[in-house]
Amino acid sequence: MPASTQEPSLTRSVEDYLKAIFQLSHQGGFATTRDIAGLLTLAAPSVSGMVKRLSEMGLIEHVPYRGVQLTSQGRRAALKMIRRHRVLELYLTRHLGYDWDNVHSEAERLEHAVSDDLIERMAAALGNPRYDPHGDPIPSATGDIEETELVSLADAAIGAELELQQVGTQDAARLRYFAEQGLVPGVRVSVTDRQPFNGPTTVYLNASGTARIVGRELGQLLWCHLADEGS
Amino acid sequence: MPASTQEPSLTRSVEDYLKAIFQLSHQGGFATTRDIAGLLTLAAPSVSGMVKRLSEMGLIEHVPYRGVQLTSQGRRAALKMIRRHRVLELYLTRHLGYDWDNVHSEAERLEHAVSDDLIERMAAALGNPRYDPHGDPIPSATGDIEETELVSLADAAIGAELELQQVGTQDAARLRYFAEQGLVPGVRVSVTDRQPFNGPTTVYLNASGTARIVGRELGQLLWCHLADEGS
DNA sequence: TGATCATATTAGGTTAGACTAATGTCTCTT
DNA sequence: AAGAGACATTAGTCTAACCTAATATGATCA
Repeated sequence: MPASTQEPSLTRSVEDYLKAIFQLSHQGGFATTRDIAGLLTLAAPSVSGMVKRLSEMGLIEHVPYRGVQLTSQGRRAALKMIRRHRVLELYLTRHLGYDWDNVHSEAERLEHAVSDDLIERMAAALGNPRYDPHGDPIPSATGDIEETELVSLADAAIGAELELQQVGTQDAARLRYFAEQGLVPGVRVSVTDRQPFNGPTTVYLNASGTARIVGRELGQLLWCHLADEGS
Repeated sequence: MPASTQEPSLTRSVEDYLKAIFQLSHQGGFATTRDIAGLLTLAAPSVSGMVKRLSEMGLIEHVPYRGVQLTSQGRRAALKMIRRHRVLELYLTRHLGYDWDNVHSEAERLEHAVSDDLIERMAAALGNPRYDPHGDPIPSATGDIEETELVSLADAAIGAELELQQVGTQDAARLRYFAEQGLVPGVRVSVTDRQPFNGPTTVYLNASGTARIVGRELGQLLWCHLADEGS
């Protein structure tokens, strides 16, 4: 008989593992036991145990001693969780006064409890947005996600005109600092200079006409695409 | 040393048990094992086991073979869950287009996942409301709940002028029927007649000037208070 | 009063998901 | 090619919650 089309309602833990594996195997590689354990702050043997269950459930492919990858079923489930998370983050910031630096943990708990129906209502109330408050793309309800070619500010060419697209951290202190500096998704910058030996990058904020000096560590969190011509 | 003021974060199950016990022991009586099991659709021995844990945690008082009652700590936790549930129900109906007959199960899942902060933000966005969509009073953030003297429509005196206050069911079909009939919280009615031998009650809807005949079973779900003079 | 029956509790088992300690495997360097 | 060190897995334990089957309690009625 064919596989049931009815999704069997996964546990919270399973949902968290799938999301973690999605993030870690993003570039087509394997997610290792150690990295999953690190991301979820679990002991490695707990992960080995769950990996066995997930692969019996057909959600992941496990190559012993090498790592795991999501199956298409697992990927679908992971993208669903990511959609939920990002829609929630945007809804909480737009409609309930959350800031981009404190919205993560609330969404992290709610994403396991909301229904698909509620998420679609929130998405509709937001006008079916494509990006969350950190600039990350929101997967569609059908599980498609935008793949973009991004450069980190720390590696962008001198002279480039960039638009800041994603901020690659959930750390509240760093997010607050970025916000203070005006480094938020959507902002246009010009790369004017970079000091040698992995030194800081200097950028010019096109809107305010002010400069910012961004160290390498933070610059690697700021993902940009080449700015369009015009405004 | 004094008891910690830090609430130790209860599990979902514990939260559900406390809510159930609150409902069942509302009038100061004991909640029995059997009734708790019925309400949560669990086997009786599961309840016995949890009762032991809850009373070790100091959340309930257990009299063997008689039943349980909430301690003040347990009552506080139960009221917190009821506040969450009712604020969520109202928020979902007012801001996300839910109807009063489908909002219950969504709130039932979310109430375990939201933070206090989020509930207070929702309550503020609603203007710190006192009643949920079914007319049930919303406990305050400090754990006080309004106690009102209510009569069911099925038992109200002939000739009484009433305001419908609470609808005592979560059953979607009954709720839809009530809504169709215009029998929703806030509505003013006059009791014009009741047929003998537990027969139906006839009421007059003051606003629309139409009559409704309400059978005993449904009438017992419609809780009213005496209407004020004036409009 | 005592038998009966509803209800409560205890006994013992299951599952998911975590843990530590012990053991296997792979890779990298010498 | 061998051994060290990093990483993964297996073995065995624990806890929260559930379950069924067996037993105890207490209320009711002949």
